[in-house]
Amino acid sequence: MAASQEPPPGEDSRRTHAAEIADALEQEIGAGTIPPGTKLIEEALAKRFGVSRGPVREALRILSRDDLVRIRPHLGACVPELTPKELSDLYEVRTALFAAAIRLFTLRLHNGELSEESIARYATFGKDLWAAKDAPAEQFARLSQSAARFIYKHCGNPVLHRHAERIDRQAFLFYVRFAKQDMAHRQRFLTLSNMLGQAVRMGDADLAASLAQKLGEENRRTTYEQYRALKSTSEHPQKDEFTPPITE
Amino acid sequence: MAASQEPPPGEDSRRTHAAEIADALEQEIGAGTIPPGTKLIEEALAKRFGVSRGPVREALRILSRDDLVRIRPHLGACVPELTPKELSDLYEVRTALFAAAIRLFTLRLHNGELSEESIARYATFGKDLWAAKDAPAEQFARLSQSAARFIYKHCGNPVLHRHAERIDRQAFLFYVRFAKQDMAHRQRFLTLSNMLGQAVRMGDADLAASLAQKLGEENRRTTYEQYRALKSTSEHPQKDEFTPPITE
DNA sequence: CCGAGCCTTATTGTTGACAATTTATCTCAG
DNA sequence: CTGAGATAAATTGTCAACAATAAGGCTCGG
Repeated sequence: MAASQEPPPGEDSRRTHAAEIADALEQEIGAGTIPPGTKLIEEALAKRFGVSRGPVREALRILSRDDLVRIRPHLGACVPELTPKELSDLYEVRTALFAAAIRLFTLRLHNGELSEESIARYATFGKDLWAAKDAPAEQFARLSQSAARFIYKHCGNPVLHRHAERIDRQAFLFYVRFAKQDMAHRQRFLTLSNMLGQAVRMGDADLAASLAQKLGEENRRTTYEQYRALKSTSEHPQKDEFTPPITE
Repeated sequence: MAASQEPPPGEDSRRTHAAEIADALEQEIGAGTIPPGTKLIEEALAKRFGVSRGPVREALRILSRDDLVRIRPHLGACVPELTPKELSDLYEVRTALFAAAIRLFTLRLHNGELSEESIARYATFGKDLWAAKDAPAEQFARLSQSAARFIYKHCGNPVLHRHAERIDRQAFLFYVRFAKQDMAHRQRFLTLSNMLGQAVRMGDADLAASLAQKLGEENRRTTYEQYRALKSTSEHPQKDEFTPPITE
């Protein structure tokens, strides 16, 4: 729902079948309706979406661009199963980009390159997060991601914006399901966020970047551990509540 | 030539027409044979490569994944003309990823997680760079990129590896043409590289990351300034020596 | 001379059929 | 029973034609 309303930065607004299908699949992959490991068969998807294989093919390529599916020549596309290590790796990249974005954002704020409106909007994130500190996990997670995306968007570097959002979309799939359940993590997250906000407002870009690194590392570690725990308990692979709508 | 010998990390080895065409186009875009701003027309490319529009279409999507062409629905693909600002932005991202990779690489080296062979190979880069300090620009540039790619590959984070290489391929197109001509830059580059090597060898990951940031910033600034100068002199757009093989 | 609206043309989006490749199944020697 | 090799099925890669969209040119009224 959020994906189609606010298209990725570089993209054009004109919709094509392939783009619609890509959005639909992204949402299903994100929601877990299409579980990791599922093989995505072009003809099956084509029949499901009522189009030919062409657009489906293209949608799969679009998704592969953001690593939401993995395509191997002649072997087809499948939803990748991330190992805990890979998830951790993903977060390391996210953290690096987030820290870079925070640094730029701080400089811009300090140099008066941001609109009054943006500054006002930014100021609300801190309050919103504290207000939602006991909210359901998903709501809290979405709020924190909104804040991150706001930073990416207003850091003044569209290239960074694009890449960071790509990574974030992937990482968020796990974050919303695992990390935010952990209340101790949430407490640390809020504390670091608060410090980060102060550093940004006082215009110390290096300190802000350093805190952003710490915050990213906190997110990485928690998500990693939760995910790892889940993986090890479901060694005997208890099935999901959904039956995969796509052939396994 | 280099592109097809060492395929990108995530990719499979099996070649398809689309992949071949994508490689060919990437090389031509990199060499400037297809200058920025050129519109890439599917049918023309199809005729040129002796295939149908299908594979060409797919090749263009592959390239668009790495931002080597820009695709807008119903408007087709074109080689993007980077503004100096966009080039600078690109380098900021590159620098962030490079610094992150160096940090990880240093930790791995210090923890003995690298093979003897890798360590030996790494040791040669410093010597090679100094030996090539008066070499032609392109040779020196390729050598420095090899070193960077080696770091990405052996930093122990495949996700970072993939993303960093994507960015690097784009940035390199400009770097090889502009920055390395500048001998003063080359001197600063060598000095910082040397310091970086020492920091890595002594196992100080934070110092190494900090120096990598400085080195990346040096690259960014020089490339940006050279590119900016070129853009402003060719205000009256003197044509390239090549006539574009593709319809303008 | 200028601009709005139609019309032509160039180009991309989509389709269904066919070719190439991989995977699963079956046969049969050992 | 096991495993290698051949065969069949499933799936992806490619093609050529058709439909939909956007760009450029034309007419015509002002």
